[in-house]
Amino acid sequence: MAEYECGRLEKRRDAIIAAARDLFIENGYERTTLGQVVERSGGSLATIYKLFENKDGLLSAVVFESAASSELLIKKAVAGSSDPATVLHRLARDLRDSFLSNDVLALVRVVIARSVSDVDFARRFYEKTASSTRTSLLDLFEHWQREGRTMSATPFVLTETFLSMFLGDTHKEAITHGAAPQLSPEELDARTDLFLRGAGLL
Amino acid sequence: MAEYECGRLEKRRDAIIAAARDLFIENGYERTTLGQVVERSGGSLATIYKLFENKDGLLSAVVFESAASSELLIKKAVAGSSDPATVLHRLARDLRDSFLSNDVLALVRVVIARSVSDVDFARRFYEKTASSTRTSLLDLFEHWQREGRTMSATPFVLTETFLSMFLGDTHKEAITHGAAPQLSPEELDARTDLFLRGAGLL
DNA sequence: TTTCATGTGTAATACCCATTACACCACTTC
DNA sequence: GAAGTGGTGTAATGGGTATTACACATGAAA
Repeated sequence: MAEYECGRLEKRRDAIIAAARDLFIENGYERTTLGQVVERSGGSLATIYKLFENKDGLLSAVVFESAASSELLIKKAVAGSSDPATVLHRLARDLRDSFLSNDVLALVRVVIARSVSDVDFARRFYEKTASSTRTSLLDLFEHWQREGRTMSATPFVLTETFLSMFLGDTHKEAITHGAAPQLSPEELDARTDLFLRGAGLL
Repeated sequence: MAEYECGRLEKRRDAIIAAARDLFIENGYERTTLGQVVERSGGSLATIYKLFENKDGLLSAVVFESAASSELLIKKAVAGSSDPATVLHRLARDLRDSFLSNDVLALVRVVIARSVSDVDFARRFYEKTASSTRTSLLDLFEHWQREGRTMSATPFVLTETFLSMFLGDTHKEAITHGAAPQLSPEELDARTDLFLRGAGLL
């Protein structure tokens, strides 16, 4: 029980990341000062530099420890049923909840802002989140295809179409911060049905 | 030929906005200094403050003079044909070209970055661009409905679905700066067909 | 040509903040 | 309890930049 069961340093690290995360989310990366972070997390500037090297390092830590892929959601949806309609309805609801949560949205804004001057950073974020989701979804459609289900477009096109709808929601929310009308649960279902009909999966 | 046929001041204004626009797009708002703007546009700091009051004012001017709605694209697509399939295929191509142009993307990044600390600013941008596009598209589906075409979802849902696909593309590009795979023209058509089938418009 | 008003360019001002340097404290280990 | 290691807090340092102040230029009017 020696090594990683929390020296104070581990706790500090967590506190710093949490504080930085909140501040980046509230005010953006550029407008957040390390002074503010310390004020909120306790500890001190010296600790930040020891742990993260510099402000950029702190951003990376914050983003990549918070970013999560949605592969798990897909697995869960598949586990529940083998019928495409049921699976995709379930998945649509879960993806919506996941992509539109305030934390994810705020993080996405920070990443996009950063992407202007650090393209690679944003790509890595995309890789960790949407891209792996995309791969899992593609597998799913290919699996159904091998099972002999007919579908009216390639798995690739189906994947892109299905995902783009949710990324579109995210994009809208990222810009409007809730001012634009959202789909109600019934409308979300209607949209999924539209997709299913279009894909020939219904 | 007196008033607005360009005093030097008008020309300066245009030059400043163009320079600022390019710099914001290249480096982001926060990392662009007014010194850089002046260096590129000619004129001087004093002129910027006279014309735009401060750096924020310059950003507003840049964004809102560059932002364009896609209403026109919809009008053009409708003018070409009255058949939904033809209209939407045309529109899909035009929207794709418009939403995915580098300038639009770069501007979107700047706006999203800014939206963290200035929500209202981003909403106004959305209003000027996507929101009015959305309204026009809604009108179009309602028009088809009144003409007696059957469709398998409400005009609202159809609008949201169609648009979300393009906003999703924009979102992906905004993050990846071109690293993720794009739909080929044929795949784009396939996606539109998927939508048409799903909407019952084919 | 002189005078005035309106732009323009340059050179402060004033503040802010990432990063570093240094001196102190707290625990562990002998 | 003395010595040492690792963590902490504070106080520079250094560079940068929005904003302002001021002196110059330039064109129109007198």
